Amino acid sequence: MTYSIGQLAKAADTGIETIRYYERRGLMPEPPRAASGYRRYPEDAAQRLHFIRRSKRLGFTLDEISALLQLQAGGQRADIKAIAEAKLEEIETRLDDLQRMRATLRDMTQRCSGHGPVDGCPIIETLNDND
Amino acid sequence: MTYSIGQLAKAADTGIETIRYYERRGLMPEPPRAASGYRRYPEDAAQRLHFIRRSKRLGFTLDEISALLQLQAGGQRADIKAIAEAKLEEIETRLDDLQRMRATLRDMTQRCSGHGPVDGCPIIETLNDND
DNA sequence: CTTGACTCTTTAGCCGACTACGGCCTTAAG
DNA sequence: CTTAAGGCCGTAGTCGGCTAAAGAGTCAAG
Repeated sequence: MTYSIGQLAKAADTGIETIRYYERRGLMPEPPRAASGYRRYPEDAAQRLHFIRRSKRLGFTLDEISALLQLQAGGQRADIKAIAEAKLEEIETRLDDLQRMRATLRDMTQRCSGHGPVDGCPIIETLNDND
Repeated sequence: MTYSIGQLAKAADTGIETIRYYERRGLMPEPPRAASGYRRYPEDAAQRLHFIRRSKRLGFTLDEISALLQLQAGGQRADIKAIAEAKLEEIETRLDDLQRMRATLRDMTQRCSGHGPVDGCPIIETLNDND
């Protein structure tokens, strides 16, 4: 059984244009074509596309996913683990940043009554604090 | 005392180009010019620029900062609070997403020994799981 | 006065990951 | 057979927030 590009897109919950884009980027291999020029995807294309989408949801960039795909087709487990650990650290950094932002925003909104004129609003005052 | 654009940039730890960009975007008002055409910023320009930078660090977009600046110059406290609360929610959503990503990445990296061939690597297997 | 740092304007490029458009051809359902 | 839906390609545009480059004029220190 083979997929048309539209069927493949539906199966991976993505768009047709996205698949063609992945092909241009080298993430998806060029599939065989029908006589008409239409792409005919073999079964394992769906698996590969799922891999890409799942990796993306975990925060990997397309370049990183490229690397993962190459390693999947013959590499060392250590290299894969290194990529995943780097991503984990990156995400933890982002989490720290966001938590700091959340703390300030929470503080600001709690201290603001939400009534009256802007003059003296704790949110504005906080934003005006130097650094 | 007035600032040249370079002095103002230094004071707010930002770039000259950034200030000019904010001017084009309408975030910074057009300052008076010297006879030469050089921008001469009054004191309060530094305050305004600090406001913008600080807001940015809290996750506000330039459009949102525009709105905050307008409200600062005459608006209701409720409107300011609404913007801040919306941003807080947005950040909490992002935090939730990132926490889920972190959980999966942690799990993957912990289950991967980091030794041996890719075949059977828990990271790759997780990435291959359907949804 | 010289010279090196600063500033001016306009226009264009960058990052990542798509997304859209136009004009045409092919497939599948009825 | 018809016709709507699907697919082809290449190029260009989107988002946000800068950042760079070119080419010329200006300021300040020594």
